Amino acid sequence: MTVSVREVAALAGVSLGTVSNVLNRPEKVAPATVERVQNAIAELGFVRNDSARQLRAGRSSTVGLIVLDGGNPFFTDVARGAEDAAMSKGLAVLIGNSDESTEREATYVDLFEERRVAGLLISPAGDDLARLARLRDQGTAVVLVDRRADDEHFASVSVDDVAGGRIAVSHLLAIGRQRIAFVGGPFGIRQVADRHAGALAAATAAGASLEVLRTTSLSVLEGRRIGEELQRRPAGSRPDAVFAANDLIAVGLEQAFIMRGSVVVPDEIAIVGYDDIAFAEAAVVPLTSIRQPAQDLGRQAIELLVRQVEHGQDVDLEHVEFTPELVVRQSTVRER
Amino acid sequence: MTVSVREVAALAGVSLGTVSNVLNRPEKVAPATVERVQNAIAELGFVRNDSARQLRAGRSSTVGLIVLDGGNPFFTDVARGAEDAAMSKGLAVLIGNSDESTEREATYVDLFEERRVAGLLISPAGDDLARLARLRDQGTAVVLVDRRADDEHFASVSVDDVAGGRIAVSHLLAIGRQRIAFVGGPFGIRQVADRHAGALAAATAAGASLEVLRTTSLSVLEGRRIGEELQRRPAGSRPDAVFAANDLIAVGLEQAFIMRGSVVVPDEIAIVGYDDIAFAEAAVVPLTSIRQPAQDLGRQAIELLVRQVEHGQDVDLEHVEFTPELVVRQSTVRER
DNA sequence: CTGTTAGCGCTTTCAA
DNA sequence: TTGAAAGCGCTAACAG
Repeated sequence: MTVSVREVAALAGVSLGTVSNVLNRPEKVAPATVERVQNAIAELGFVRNDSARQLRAGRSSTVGLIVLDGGNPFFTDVARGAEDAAMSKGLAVLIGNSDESTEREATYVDLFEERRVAGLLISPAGDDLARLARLRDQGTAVVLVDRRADDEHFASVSVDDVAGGRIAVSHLLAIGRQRIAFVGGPFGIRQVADRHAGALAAATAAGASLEVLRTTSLSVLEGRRIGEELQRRPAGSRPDAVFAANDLIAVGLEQAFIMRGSVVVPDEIAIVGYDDIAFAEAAVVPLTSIRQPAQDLGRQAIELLVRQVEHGQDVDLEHVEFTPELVVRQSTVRER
Repeated sequence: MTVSVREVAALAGVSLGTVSNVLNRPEKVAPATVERVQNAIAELGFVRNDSARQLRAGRSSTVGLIVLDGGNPFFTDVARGAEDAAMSKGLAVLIGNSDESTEREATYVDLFEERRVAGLLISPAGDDLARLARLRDQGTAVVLVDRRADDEHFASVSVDDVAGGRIAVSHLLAIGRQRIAFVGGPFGIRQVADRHAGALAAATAAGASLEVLRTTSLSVLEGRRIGEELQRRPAGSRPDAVFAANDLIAVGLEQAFIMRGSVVVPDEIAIVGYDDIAFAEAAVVPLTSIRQPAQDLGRQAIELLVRQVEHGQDVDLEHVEFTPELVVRQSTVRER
């Protein structure tokens, strides 16, 4: 049922070493032989067994990518960038979705490690990078995605989230808001903590308040939950602006404010999101957001990964950091 | 650098057969031995090499999933359902994104075939299923996802797209629209053709017209392009309703109508989308849509896949068909 | 309950 | 330029 090189060799009348050569180094084989072998391959419907290949060759041509939320368009864009860059380098990308859970993340790390991937791209769910450090020490290339590496253990591709938080709140201050709320969580996720830190710095410097409303995940549902809570509060004690840790939460807030309640955006509460996903522009009230170059993140991550794989343990671990950018829409400024 | 069972066996003072047993059939090994071996595994940081395992065992515990559009929330939901169901069965899911391209699809099919996946879940980009039939004949389980299998070659999990198209247009007729446009493409994608067929049947039966505006892909950008085209037409020659082949296109249409132009939704043009993605509810004008049970689709697909794997070639190929459901929002009915 | 042994399918020297 | 042979790390009989 399953055809092996041996049978191909038999049909082509050559040895199996030759078959392997036409598969991997066709230039080393006489053209006539190559053709004969390829005919045999086609006739038999031979498909090379990657497990055997990888076992013998010792190297793999797949890389793993673990994202925090497979349903978030930001991460599907990152994945898309990585996929394209990888494909052009002959690599395949296996995608794992940790769903912000360190256990799920661990499951995927194990899976990829057992598969002996050439490298791992990861947006870690927590702060414990010991597991990854071990991986890296054992020779597997690791690149942190959307997260700057503090130490020198990892290469990383990130966007300056502290700056992003600052930009968001500065914009809210600039349009005259003073009672600002930060909606997001869990704070174990670095992106959340950093965006909050930037927001707090900007608010404090301007003498504005920054209330924190914690969510258990960065999802539309959690945004809606906080939004409903907020619109039940008496109008006077509500914030006049919200900085959401990502667009999903911002969309949830809008759903609660506009569809279930009666909070006017941006008049009563202005909203800034984060990521600038494609749907931000199409939201009930088009969403002001902090744009990140998602696809570039994925592409760059593959670049660093490949460089590590090529140079082995002693590469200079690089840190690429992009700068986020404010995109103003009607959720903060009416009819621009 | 890389630790093998042999070294674990040496450290634990047992033979490597025993190590394999504690790894795969711990109940067959004396508890004391199990513990000794596990200590050795932990101490050495041994990670089992899946290539070797798979090569020897002949079976794989991963399945491939090829989706038409990795960026479409509908498919990320399908993937999520498949992932969850698979994980609970000890399977891992590799995801490939064909991006509606038959070439990209072929690349992934090859990749998965070389990896000897236990099975393949696929939303085919075209109508040529010969490649898949061969796979299936060679013993790889194949389940068509979001596409009913015509013949008896494949198991399939689908939603009745013809019915969906009928429901969408019937709704538009019921609210008094007569000049309806179908926006979607390419028609090589079965879902598009079926939704159109259902729409046409409903329109024809009611004596309404159904103009077809073709797109090159099912994306927000293509929807926006058609929307701009439409709003440039004199008001009198515009359709009074649009049925979009999916929500992405519908969102694009709204962007063009509302943000760039001056077409009032739903008064001048009513819009029905398809999939009922999470963002449909949060769109500028909340979108009426045809809901499909995306996660269930993924889950069921894994069920059928597993059944095929367990029973081999001679299973009854099952066809699970869900029925879509209309969700009415403001893009067709103002302030319900 | 534990150890020995024979490959899984492929790549890669090394000779011819 | 081609062929023969030696494993990669693991599992699964089969003996002991």
